[in-house]
Amino acid sequence: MSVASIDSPPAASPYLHLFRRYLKQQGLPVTQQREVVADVVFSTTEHLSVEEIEARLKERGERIGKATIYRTMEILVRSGLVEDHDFGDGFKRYEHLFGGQPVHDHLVCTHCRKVTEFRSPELLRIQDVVSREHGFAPTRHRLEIHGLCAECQEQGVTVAYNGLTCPAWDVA
Amino acid sequence: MSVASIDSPPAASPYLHLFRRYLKQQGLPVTQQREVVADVVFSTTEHLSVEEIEARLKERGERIGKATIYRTMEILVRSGLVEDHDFGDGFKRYEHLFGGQPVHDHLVCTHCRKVTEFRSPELLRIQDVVSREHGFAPTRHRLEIHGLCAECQEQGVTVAYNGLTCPAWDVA
DNA sequence: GTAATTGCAAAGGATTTGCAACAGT
DNA sequence: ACTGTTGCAAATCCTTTGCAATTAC
Repeated sequence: MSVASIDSPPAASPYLHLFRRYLKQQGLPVTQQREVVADVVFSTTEHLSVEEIEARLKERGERIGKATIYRTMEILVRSGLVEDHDFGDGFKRYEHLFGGQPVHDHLVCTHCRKVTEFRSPELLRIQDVVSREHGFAPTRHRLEIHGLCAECQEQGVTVAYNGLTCPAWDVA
Repeated sequence: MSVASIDSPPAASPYLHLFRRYLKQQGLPVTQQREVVADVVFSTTEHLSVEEIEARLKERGERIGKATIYRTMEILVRSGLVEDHDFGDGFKRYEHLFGGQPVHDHLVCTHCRKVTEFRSPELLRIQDVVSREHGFAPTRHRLEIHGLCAECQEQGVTVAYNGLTCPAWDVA
């Protein structure tokens, strides 16, 4: 535990200045709140929800209203520095683009809700081929594979299937 | 316009009996409301929201509470006959599995919100390969490609890019 | 008859918005 | 100084839930 950490500055993320630049570019004020919110998001590779961002702000001793967090996240997404996701747990989650691979997708465990990232160059090819076939101009994609992660399987978790036992084939 | 249509039954979808069977299998009552709601969903290949389902029920002269629609959709999804989607417009949308290809994904136009389906067998391969690499047991996937559809492009629509003009590369 | 569903209205949870006080340029 | 942001609380949106009356089996 280094003594320096006691009163050193809050270790601003190296990506923060990109956000500052964006704000200036757009003629928007660079406020303390926006900087701190952005720094929280840039300081982790997790997929944070607004509530979680609020919690981390509290840990830092910052008292920032939820509304401001929502408003800042909107700008961050528009800036292209952050992406929003909906993993189906009821709220949006945010992820900055400097974590791992620039383009990646997600494995979502339906039991423990863990999210793992993966990269698939072939997928980009599929995106191009399919788009061309439909005259579609793609800007981004989103692929989620839902299922059970390795840990949950080891712990013997199984998915209860409540669907029809005898599927659609006998449409008599 | 055929005279027969005037007092013929409401042309029950051929898939309705699968839902009836599911209800019986589960020991659940087969109610009129459940049948009509399911029939509305089975009668189109569109991706309907609860509000839209309610509207079509009104058109048919049926007066069914929203709560019942929500509760029925829950059962339909659990039965495996219907899938729910979140295309990012604020509410869940539902789609039965007898429309086109059994497994398919979606092109979502960010301008006119039109959703086009496509099929990609390679994608299933990717799902398998990636899952195996991570010891993941996949149950389903969801791929959406967002962008501009052909019609919107013809009409000269372009996506306004509001992101950083000079991207991330110069992280000094 | 019994147990489950229905429908209404009220509750719920995430997100948004209105507005007076305030901070950034 | 002027314009835009902040923060609170109230409003909004979709969705869920409680409960008395009703329906399926």
